Amino acid sequence: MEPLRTVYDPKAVETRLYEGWRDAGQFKPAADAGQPTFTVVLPPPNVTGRLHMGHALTATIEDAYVRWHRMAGDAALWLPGTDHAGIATQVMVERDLAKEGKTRQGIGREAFLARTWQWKERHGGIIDTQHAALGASLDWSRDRFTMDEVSSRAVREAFCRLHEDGLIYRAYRLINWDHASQTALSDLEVEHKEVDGFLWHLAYPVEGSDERLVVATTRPETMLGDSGVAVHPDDPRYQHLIGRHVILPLTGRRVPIVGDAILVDMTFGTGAVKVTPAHDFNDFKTGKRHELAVITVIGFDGNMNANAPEAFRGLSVAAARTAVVAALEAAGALVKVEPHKLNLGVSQRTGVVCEPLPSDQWFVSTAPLAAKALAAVKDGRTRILPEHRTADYYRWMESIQDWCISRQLWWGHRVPAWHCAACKGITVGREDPSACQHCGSAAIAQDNDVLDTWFSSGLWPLTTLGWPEKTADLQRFYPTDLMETGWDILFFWVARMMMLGLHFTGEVPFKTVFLHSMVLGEDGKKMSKTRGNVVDPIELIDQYGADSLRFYLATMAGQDQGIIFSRARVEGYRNFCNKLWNAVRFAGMNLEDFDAAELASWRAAVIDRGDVSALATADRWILARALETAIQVGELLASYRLDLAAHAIYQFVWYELCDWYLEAAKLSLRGDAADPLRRAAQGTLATVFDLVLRTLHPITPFISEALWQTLPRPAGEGDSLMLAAYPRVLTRDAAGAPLTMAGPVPGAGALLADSGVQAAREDMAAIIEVVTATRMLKAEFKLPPAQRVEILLRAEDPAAQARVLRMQACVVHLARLQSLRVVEAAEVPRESGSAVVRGVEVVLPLIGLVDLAAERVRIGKDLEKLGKEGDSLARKLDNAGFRAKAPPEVIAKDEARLAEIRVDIEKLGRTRARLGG
RNA sequence: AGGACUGUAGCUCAGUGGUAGAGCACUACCUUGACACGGUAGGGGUCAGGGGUUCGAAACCCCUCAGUCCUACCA
Repeated sequence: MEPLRTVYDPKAVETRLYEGWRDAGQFKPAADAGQPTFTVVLPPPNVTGRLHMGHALTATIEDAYVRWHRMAGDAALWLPGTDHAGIATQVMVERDLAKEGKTRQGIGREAFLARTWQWKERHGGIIDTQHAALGASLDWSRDRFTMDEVSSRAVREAFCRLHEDGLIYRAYRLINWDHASQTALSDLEVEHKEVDGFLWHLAYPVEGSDERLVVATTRPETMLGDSGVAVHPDDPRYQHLIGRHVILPLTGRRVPIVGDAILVDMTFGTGAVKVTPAHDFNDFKTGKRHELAVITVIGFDGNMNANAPEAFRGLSVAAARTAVVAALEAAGALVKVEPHKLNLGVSQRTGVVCEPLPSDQWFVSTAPLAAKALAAVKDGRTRILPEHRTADYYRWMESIQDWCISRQLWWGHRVPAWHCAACKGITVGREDPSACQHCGSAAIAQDNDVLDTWFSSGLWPLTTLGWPEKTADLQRFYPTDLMETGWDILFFWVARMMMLGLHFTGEVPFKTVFLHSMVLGEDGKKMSKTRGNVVDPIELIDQYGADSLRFYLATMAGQDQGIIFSRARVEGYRNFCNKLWNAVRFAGMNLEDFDAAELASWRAAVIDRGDVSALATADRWILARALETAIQVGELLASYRLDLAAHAIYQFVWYELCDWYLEAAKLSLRGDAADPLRRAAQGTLATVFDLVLRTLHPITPFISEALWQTLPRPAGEGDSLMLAAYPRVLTRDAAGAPLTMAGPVPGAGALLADSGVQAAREDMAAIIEVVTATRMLKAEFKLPPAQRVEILLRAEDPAAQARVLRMQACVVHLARLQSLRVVEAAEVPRESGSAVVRGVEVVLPLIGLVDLAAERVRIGKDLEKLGKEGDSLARKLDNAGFRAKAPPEVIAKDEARLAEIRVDIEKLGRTRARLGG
């Protein structure tokens, strides 16, 4: 076996291991043997996209859970795939065309689509490689693209079924128009941002009188399309005008004054509202109520159209605004201008201001779908985490609007509907029709629109499993188990999958939704190219290794607020990987004469027989702690606290296993091959690292696999850690204490309960405290760490004294002492430093070295600190309320601590007296 | 306008009723036979502020302040 290098080099193992796993088919779920399944569908990234931190977070969390379940014996399936991303991709290709001076309209639909497919072939797939670099154990044999054949069939089937169910309809309505990408958008794709604007007060002359009705508006240019003015029916200022008309300035149009209590708030502005049904959602509804004309003055190109007076035609909305205001002012119709904050609707994709425009579009009637989706969460069939996000989900589902699903794009699933030139009827079909189903005419043409990208992603858990065919996958893996994604697409995606999944199968698409928050730049702001705060996960993998990044992201999985990226922490986890690497390297160096057969016989004798008598104190202690850590990590994973699971294992590996056990084991390992202590330590090392690497694997798959394969393991174990059994609790006793565990220590319960193990844990705690006290004394008196000194221990209590004798060798070794002696009070030299732990006085004799006065002061400080703690405890224990109401175990703990403090105070007091204080 | 979340060490974050924690950064010492991406010993916090509940509050309740975000819109 080649010796491991002293610095862990991720590049040397990651690709090799990933390809090995993949080529051996280890990412595929195990064959169906009736075992439970665990299914996760990866949120499909844009096909031409690059991995960003959000993807990395998603993949880390999902992979951790998939690997955990796979090791736990479930048939785990994690489904990959990519999204055609309608607008995003089309915009990119159009930009590319523009470089050649071409437009999509110029080259035509067919050529444009061909070009987009080419673009997809050229730029697609990069993100798959990047997911692989992260270690994602996705089943690539089931890869899917939202516009491949299977997906397209699913989309078409879904559209037709919804249409047959009366849940898809076509209507002439006001929609949000993005003039940059020339398409309608759903409400969700419009973001609102607050900007400083103005409130213009415009005077409209009332027909047949000298009166002028003053309206207030933030969009004066739309007055060209006004078809009414609304006032509140109870408003005494205007009541008499209802039913009369105003003459619009600039256009001269005669429009009615209507009374409308819904639109008008008497206290806002002037109390009179101009009504422009074609360009405002509320006005559109008001227009319907009063049968007002819909006069479109803004065209799909974002400019004023032919319905506007000639002077304004062709102007952009902004230019038209300036021109209209100037014209009104010239006409004496501008009464007042005041500053006003308003919210602008902006396209999520292109960033341009969206115009509400009336047009013919396809809609999904959402109310019946939402009712089922709402019920499924209310009755717990699907659980949303963090819990408080459930309220957002409820609120959105309860106030849901119909979903505009048609887009005037070319890249996407074309609406499977045909318009008849003869009878104007619409034919919707699973197969392309050759004639109108209403009149039989052959003069039919397919609808030009494509479907919202989210329509196909909304079907994703179904599509990836082969729906609408009744595939074996669908039957075995649906409903899926976990949907992990960013909370920013709760409505866009999760809600739609819930609605469509329930509608088409009657079952929820997933049982648990786990929502994570956004990864922000190191400056705490949203990552953006313009801000220059973008962190590229691939660069981090290059620099620190995939496991370091994964470990970091795992510890952030619980963050609800926003994850402020910290490179220093990634680096910290890189250091952790290195620590682990070297710890196993150390173990390996000491296991050269301890092969699989030796390990098997050791386990048979120690683990299987449950006989720990041959094990040293430290061996027993670390075995117990490793088991406890594995159990704890399993529980934390089950409760979706991946962050705490990662933390727990980090702490154990570094501060218990490396800091104490490996140091202590060196004492046992000094012996020769025949030495039973050496053998005990070897068996312990092999077993504990086996446990640790299994526990760690879901979070850090590469390094754990690489190291595990270097350790001896009994015959019969597989060759890959990723398929090894996770050390999880299999059975528990009546009180809930673990009995048996999967993995290398089946009888974990008996081992943990063993009295010899319990005693060893007490001893180890004492060893740690005594060693720490002696190190502190050495540092305090500025002795070089290498200087071997004699330490004296004084303990009156026979039990304590016996323990000191038991741990003598270990303490000498760990504290680098020359010797350790148990002495009587009289033997303690006057000139010495001392500390008290657990009723044992630790004395460092310092003849000629110690400044008695200074040492008195130091001990005085210790006494003061102990005194304070003792006083506060004593007060608490004297409090009748505390005695009466606190739980007995808390009282007992405090009493024990107080007794300990009193012994320590007494000892320190005598020490100080000895020093002449 | 409603609503959610957050405020703990210089920075990034744990800690949900029982004496304030980790990583990084900082100070001093150490090339100790796995690891300097390391070791040992340290310094550093009125747990945003105020009130309340409780024997006991960083944690539970109320208010204030600050930050982040979501939803809906007043023309």
